[in-house]
Amino acid sequence: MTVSLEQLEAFVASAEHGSFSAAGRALRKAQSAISTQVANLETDLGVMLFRREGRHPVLTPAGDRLLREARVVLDRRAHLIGVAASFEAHVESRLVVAIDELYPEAVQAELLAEFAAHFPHVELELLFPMMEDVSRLVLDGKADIGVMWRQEVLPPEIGFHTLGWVPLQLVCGKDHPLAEGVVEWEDLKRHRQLMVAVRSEGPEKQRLRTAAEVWWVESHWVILQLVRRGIGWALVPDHIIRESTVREDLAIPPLRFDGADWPVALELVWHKQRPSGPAARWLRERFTARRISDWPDPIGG
Amino acid sequence: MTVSLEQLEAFVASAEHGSFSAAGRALRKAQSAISTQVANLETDLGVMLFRREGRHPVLTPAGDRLLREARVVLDRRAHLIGVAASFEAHVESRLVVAIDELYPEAVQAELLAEFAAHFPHVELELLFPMMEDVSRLVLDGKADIGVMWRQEVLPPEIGFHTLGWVPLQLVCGKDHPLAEGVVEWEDLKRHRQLMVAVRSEGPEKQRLRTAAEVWWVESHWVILQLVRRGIGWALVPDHIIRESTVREDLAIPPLRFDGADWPVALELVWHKQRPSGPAARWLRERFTARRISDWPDPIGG
DNA sequence: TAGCATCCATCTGAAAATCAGATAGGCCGA
DNA sequence: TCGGCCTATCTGATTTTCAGATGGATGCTA
Repeated sequence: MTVSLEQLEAFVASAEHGSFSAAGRALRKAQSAISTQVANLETDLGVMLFRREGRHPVLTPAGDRLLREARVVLDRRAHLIGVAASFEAHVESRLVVAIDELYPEAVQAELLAEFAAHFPHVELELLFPMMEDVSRLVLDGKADIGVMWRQEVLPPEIGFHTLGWVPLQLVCGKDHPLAEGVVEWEDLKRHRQLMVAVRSEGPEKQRLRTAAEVWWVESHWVILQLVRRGIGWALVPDHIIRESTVREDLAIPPLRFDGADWPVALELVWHKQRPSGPAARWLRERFTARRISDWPDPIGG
Repeated sequence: MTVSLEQLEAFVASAEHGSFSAAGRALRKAQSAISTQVANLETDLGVMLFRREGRHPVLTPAGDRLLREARVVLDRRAHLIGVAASFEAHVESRLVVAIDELYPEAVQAELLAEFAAHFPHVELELLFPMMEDVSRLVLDGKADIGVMWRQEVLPPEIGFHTLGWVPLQLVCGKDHPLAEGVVEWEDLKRHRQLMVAVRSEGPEKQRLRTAAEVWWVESHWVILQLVRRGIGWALVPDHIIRESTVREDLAIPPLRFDGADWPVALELVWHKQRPSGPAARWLRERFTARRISDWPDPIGG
């Protein structure tokens, strides 16, 4: 005879419930069934799993080790059944999500943890496109869902939903001239501005442009590295400044002028024509429910 | 009905052999048995595993994914049976090996890879004791096998076997005075020597001592870092110099005197009284078979 | 210490699953 | 078109699993 799953179930239940009788009750089987299953398992494996002195059977060292192995086998079967159930429900077996770095990592991690709990059988691929456009990835079918900073007017095939507005903050290096005092609007124009590079061309690309001289850099994180070296100033979201490893070397100078939080829209985007499965719908709903106002407080707030 | 291992076996065999009939031949069962098992599995999972158009059944996407899961379940059962067989053969479920850094990492990795292949069910714990004595770990039962640099006379409870002699090399920093020309014996005495610190006291500790001024450092790797800074000279085995990340900053000056490879004995040690299982015996044999002459060539040779 | 509840092992017959063999039908190359 | 190979399904036999009953042992408790 070979090791069967019923034997392993009886074994695990016995170990978990402390007795063969209790295991039988838990599995809705007779005590005799459990007893013989465990006994057969022991002869099959050639190893004693329980010591039977005393009132309750107690695991031998071998039993303790094999219990873990048995649990793994049963867990894998349960997992297989779960995967099959996902197929039956036409859940995507794979989901590609492209997220701009503007979206806070902490919120993203929380959301994806929830996702993993709800859809343990979906292979998730996360993209963090640097210079590539998230909307283009979604348009080309390379991503199912995207979270992006709205740069241009979106093509009509793309469905979108505004998640909120991310306030940007003016930062420069500690030794930068702007760090000296209160900053005037005209001051900004005189120094080099560092901006996030995008592939697409259009008016939105220039919206935040203030200075005469601009460097285009592919990531806010890299921008902070350059800002720290005094290469220029930049507009960067709070949470990226906060989580940066170089934040001690950065300065956030006070401003003399109003309305200067330069908000940027974060959009959730998807392809209207491509049918989305339960996993994509769920994730879209969760992204939408997580308003930006729920996000962790900005520095000094 | 629930998913059984027989169903998974029939499924995997069918996928691997390309047809239900071939699977039946491979499993020494009738074709009808395979056919019904697979069909039952499909109804249990609610998912079509094969498309039956044409001559041979061909996996559906779901079947392809679930095939991997099925293999995992079967592999885990095989693993469980293997663990049980190890227990039956009284193989250790755990083995602690303490290896001195003098033993080359490459050889050690090769040996342990072989070990993992032979004893996949043994939990191996590797210790790389710095200042602690390997012999003491073995004596106290904290390690089952040890590989150590012989420092003192070993206590009688310890069994040992000499694996070979590791030649040491004189190294100093590139800017160290000794790097200038050919080194005389008397030159060594004038400069600071860096030696490996050991807890035990005794004459062996001082055997390699040459200089008047000595610093004791807990690891050859750390010694090389200090040597690189010009803090002193040291005797270090070839392979550690070769694998060091700072080897470009080191100098190996030529010597004016003979017999200057300062060989150090590497010993395999174990506790005589404690019974050793098959895994420990196997590992001891393999360590012994790997003579030091088999080791990779030293620098320049 | 005796009684009682609970546990385990084992037996027995019934229920269920598995299997081999047979049969019928489909696909494909010669 | 035929023959070989395949699959699905049926049937009865074999094997396995199961529940219930019984006897013996343990431990708690009055």
